[in-house]
Amino acid sequence: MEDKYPGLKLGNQLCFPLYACSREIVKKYKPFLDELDLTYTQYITMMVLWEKEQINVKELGECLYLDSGTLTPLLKKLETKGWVTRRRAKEDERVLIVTLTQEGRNLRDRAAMVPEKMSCCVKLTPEEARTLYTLLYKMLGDCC
Amino acid sequence: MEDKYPGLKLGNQLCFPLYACSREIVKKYKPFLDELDLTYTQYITMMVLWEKEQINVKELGECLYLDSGTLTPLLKKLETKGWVTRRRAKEDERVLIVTLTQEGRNLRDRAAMVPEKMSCCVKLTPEEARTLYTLLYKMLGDCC
DNA sequence: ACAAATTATATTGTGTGCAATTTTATTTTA
DNA sequence: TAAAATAAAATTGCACACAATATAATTTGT
Repeated sequence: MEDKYPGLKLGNQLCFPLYACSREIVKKYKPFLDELDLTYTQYITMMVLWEKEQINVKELGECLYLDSGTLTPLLKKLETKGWVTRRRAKEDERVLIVTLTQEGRNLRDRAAMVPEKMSCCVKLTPEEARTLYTLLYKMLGDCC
Repeated sequence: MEDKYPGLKLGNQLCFPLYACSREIVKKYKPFLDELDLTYTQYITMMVLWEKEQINVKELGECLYLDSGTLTPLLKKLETKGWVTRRRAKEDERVLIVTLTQEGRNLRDRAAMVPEKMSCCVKLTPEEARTLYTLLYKMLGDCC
């Protein structure tokens, strides 16, 4: 087909490699996360809790760019596994507070190896990784 | 919580902004793709067909980094909409050939505005966009 | 030639993502 | 202060993603 619309070629898109790369790397996490009985989305949720110990659903959603439609069932699963508790805030019953349990804290030590093991999967120089990181956050901040 | 494992902080991850950015940009496509009755995954599938006119499922999956579990139902939907046809190859009945229809070709003209409209959503300089593009393909190629 | 291995696609089941709607609680305003 | 507006989660419904398995066709090895 003639090259009438170069913008419509997959190779000229910026979004496509972003989308493909994101999924491929999440896939690389899987064997390590399987050992912890975590999905990638559950893993980044736990990562927020390992940092903050306690957070409500709205704030968590802002951290992760996810909404309650995704987070509600996910947090219920994490509660079932015993890693978080869910309770309403006394001051405002609309707000649901998610809190890390001791079991959830323990999981952190076991998860410590994940970033190390992953680091050898990414074949970028530290400089390239830094550049990529900066550009991605620039996009996230400016346009999203 | 003490900073025992800096690698476990969301802000130190490269994968997270990739994952978040990818989803945020796909979200930006939505209003434009809605007008064409396409999802993002259907859109990139059509993009391959607009370039190649005809392709089998395996090759399509290699182009898009997707497997038959995702593509089979998606291609059936595109067939229902009348934009592609699906038939087995005579030489090898295992192979399913997807072919663009005239209706599918017509859709291309209506889709031409999508990359233009999207371009103003991405607040990177052309130079930054090029750098990002190169780094993403480097990651895709080297590690995935 | 024919059983075994391989290959291509389809199916199944689980877990997101997200838009749209609903429910419940709080805040604002007439 | 009571109705209207707003806000936070939950629910619903649809469309991916993808691992694992199944099915059917082809190729390989003896």
